Amino acid sequence: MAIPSGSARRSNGGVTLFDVARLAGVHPSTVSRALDPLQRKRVKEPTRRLIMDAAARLGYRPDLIARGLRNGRTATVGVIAADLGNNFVTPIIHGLTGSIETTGMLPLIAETQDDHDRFAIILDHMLSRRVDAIVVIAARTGDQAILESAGKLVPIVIAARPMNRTVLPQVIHDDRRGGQLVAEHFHELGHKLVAQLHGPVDVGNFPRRAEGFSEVCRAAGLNEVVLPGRAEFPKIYDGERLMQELLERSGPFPTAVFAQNDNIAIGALSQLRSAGRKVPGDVSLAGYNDLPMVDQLCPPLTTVLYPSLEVGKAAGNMVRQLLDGETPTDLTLEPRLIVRESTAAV
Amino acid sequence: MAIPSGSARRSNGGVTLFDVARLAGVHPSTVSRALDPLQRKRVKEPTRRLIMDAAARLGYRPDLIARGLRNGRTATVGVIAADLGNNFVTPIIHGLTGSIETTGMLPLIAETQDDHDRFAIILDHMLSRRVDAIVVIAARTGDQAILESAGKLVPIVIAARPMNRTVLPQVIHDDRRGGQLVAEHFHELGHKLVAQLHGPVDVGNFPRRAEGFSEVCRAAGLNEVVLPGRAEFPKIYDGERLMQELLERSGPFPTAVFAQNDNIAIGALSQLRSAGRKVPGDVSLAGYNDLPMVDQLCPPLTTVLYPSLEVGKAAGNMVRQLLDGETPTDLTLEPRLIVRESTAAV
DNA sequence: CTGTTAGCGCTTTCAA
DNA sequence: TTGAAAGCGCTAACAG
Repeated sequence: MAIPSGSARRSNGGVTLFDVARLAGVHPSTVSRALDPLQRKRVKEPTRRLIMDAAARLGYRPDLIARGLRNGRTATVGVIAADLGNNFVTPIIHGLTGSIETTGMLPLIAETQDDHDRFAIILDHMLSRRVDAIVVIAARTGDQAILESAGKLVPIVIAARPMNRTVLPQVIHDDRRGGQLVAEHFHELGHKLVAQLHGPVDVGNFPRRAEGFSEVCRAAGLNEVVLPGRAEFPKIYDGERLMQELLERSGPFPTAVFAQNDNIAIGALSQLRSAGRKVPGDVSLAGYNDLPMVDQLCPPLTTVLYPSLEVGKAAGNMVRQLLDGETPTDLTLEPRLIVRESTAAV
Repeated sequence: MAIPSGSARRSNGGVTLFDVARLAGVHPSTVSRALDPLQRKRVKEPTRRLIMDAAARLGYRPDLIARGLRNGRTATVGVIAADLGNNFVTPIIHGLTGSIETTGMLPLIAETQDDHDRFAIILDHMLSRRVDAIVVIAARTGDQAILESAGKLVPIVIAARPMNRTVLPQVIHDDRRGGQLVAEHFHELGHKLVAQLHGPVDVGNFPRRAEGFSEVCRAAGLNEVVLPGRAEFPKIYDGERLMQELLERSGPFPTAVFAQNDNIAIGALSQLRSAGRKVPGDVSLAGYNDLPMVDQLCPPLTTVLYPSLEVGKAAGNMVRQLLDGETPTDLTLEPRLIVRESTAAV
């Protein structure tokens, strides 16, 4: 009860359209029209000036909540991310913000922590808030059903984490091709025995990367050490753990390792260093995403560029298209192999 | 006009409190009470069950916009950041999100790009959206006036970038002490000639860091090379440029350099490498913030830990206190010097 | 070109 | 314990 419920709580200082109308000596609806960029022509110029003056004098500020209730749009895009602590999602949100805010929309952000129940709660909450659209950066395969059902109520765009056979529009990236690029690179360098450090299978990117990589290995006659270990959620620590498993394994050690994202690669690199293995002297190592600063690692990391910023921008454009009633086509952005110094010929 | 204006556009599928009331055979206000956790006791148990059943059957979802209009609270915290592409702000938002969302609040985020006009527009926009509070991570000294005036309308918390003599509550960090820590470290290592690579003076952190550093230098008898160049906005590129200036300068070259943030340090490091200077062999280098992965640089960067996550959490708590009518006390978190391998004895 | 009217979905007095 | 009524601030028909 700390917040007073009277007019004192109103953050515009209590100045409403009616106050402006009274001061200008016109009807509220005229004020509404004068202030609406699409309708201002319907108000005679002198009247409009009168209104603008009154509004300025009173310090009038439209109430976007009331407007939202009235016309059903909130100028808000819900963004569901897994973890804002992850360097990978920030550029996506950055791109998205830039691309939607030209229309006056703002992102409303929540984090699932990659938990399905939290995902469901957040989705529900966003629907309650009547966001105009939702961009999902946090989709796991188990979320597909509720996502598609929510998609009947509000436009939803799937970004970054691909889903199989969904009706929802997607802005993704060719993860399979990315995996292929790494395997081809290893092959060209003459590696014969390679390994993958896997991310979780229910995040669509990882199985695709795995598939692309293995495909090329088979075709090119590379032997792939199969590791059971998968990261629950690929942070640096998981990279250390996965590399530890690989090191403890008996049999010949691979000469090249594909970490399915940069965090895994960073952890793996540090673990290799502790074990006294040289990169790329003893082992070549490649990551995925091209996070900021992996070019400054020791050695600079060979990785696949994931165009996060572009994914965010494109998702924003897709939102705009959907709100304009257009039917956007799925977008798949291309990966690009960035060869640095962590990979070398055998 | 793509969005139909009839009931079809309503994202809850058009199910309102009234629909639930009709199905349950009670008055809407009873439904409202039954659904409000604070009032549910005022509804007889069987009635409540009836209502809950009806709500569940219809898939009722409360309209938070309507509720917001009615009771003046939107359960939204505006967050004004300078640039989401900056690795430094993300943990703050992460901490903030975690700390407010237990109360059902969500952050609404906008970026100023460090532009004063954009700042003003965004602030205005947030007030129009009737956010319950605003957390400002993007304050520059020139923004103080409009911030304080907005502070009369809605609770505002200043985070990360300190302001001088403001009435607004702040969650900051002892930047001056941080600067001192670096200078003391250089002094202990026996350096006699040092330099600073400055960030912009109208972002409160930088002059404080500069002051703390220079203070200790004077007291300890270190000579400080004074550089006129200041980064407009400290990104990696600016670090390169500033180091370039330093390298081109005539006279003896400092044996230790304090980059006022990690981005500057990273750029400086790369520039030093290009110039064939060894770090820390020829020059010791320290940064500020302890961004993720600067421990993986070559050499791992000595820097000052900036507790971004804690700043975000604390800002969230402060928002809660303000909304509960409490008067929070300013919080100043302590810096900690993280000594790694980029600094060494002369 | 401007005024009138109605109502978005909800909560909260006030009565009964 | 429940119902009735009013209204948060705005906009979009519909008249005039």
